[in-house]
Amino acid sequence: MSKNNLEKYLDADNCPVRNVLDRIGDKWSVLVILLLGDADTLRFNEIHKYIGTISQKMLTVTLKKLEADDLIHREIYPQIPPKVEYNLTERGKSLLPNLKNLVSWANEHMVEIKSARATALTSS
Amino acid sequence: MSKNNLEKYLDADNCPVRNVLDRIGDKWSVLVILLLGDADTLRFNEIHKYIGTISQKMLTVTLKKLEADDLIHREIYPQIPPKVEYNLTERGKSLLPNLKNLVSWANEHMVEIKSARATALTSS
DNA sequence: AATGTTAATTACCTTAAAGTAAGTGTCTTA
DNA sequence: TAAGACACTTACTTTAAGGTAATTAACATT
Repeated sequence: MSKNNLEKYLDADNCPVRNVLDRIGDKWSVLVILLLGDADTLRFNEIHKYIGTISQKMLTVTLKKLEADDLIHREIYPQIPPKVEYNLTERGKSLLPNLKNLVSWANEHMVEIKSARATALTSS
Repeated sequence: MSKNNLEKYLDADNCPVRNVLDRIGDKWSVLVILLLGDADTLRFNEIHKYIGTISQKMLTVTLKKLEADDLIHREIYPQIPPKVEYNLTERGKSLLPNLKNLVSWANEHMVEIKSARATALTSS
């Protein structure tokens, strides 16, 4: 193994993994993407109700970040009361399989991981 | 789309996605896993040197969490000065392809995402 | 006798993420 | 005329993550 071989992961702030994980590693982004992946199109309050535990503020923040990365599209209908719909962009859709794989992995391993964590706790 | 269809993502603190992302979404875990995936076995100070910008404290914390989840294995050699080696467990290895897919996606999309972010900034 | 080695730990501080609760605008309906 | 709908925004507070720098144990080397 050469150090060269590893530098692709370590390009400081230019590191692609970090650039993606910095956005997706937050508390809500992945949930919103998966939700829109399943639901196709949802309004602000629909997302809010589905996730239940997210605050309005955090939903706004999360949606804005995802929109800034062009992972979701925001469609405003000029009517009152306002109507705003969100759906995944092509880029968002291209990320979806990766996330779903992670979800599958999580589903397959969660029970074991939880018991590993419990063991780690008791033996410390 | 039924609400039922989405509840699998929203099981509060029992949600597998959140359980995994809570650990992997931190600043260093993925980097360490990728590193060990490439390097097979590394000592504490080797990881420290490769990542360069990680503090000793955060490396300890990160390794402990990964060990608690049984994603990495910690081998202590009873000698002085101490020697401790880390490598991926089978579970850690099973996670690796998912992470590498994410890395690939990130590599393919980072340039576009960066320009999307720039556009989002100027138009706000 | 002093210094170096390795893998940590500890106390302390800063920053960033997330949560709370209230308010905003504009129209519709009761 | 008051309340309600919707998609936010704002000010403020709390919590968690991460960083800094000094210290430790136990022996080996100079």
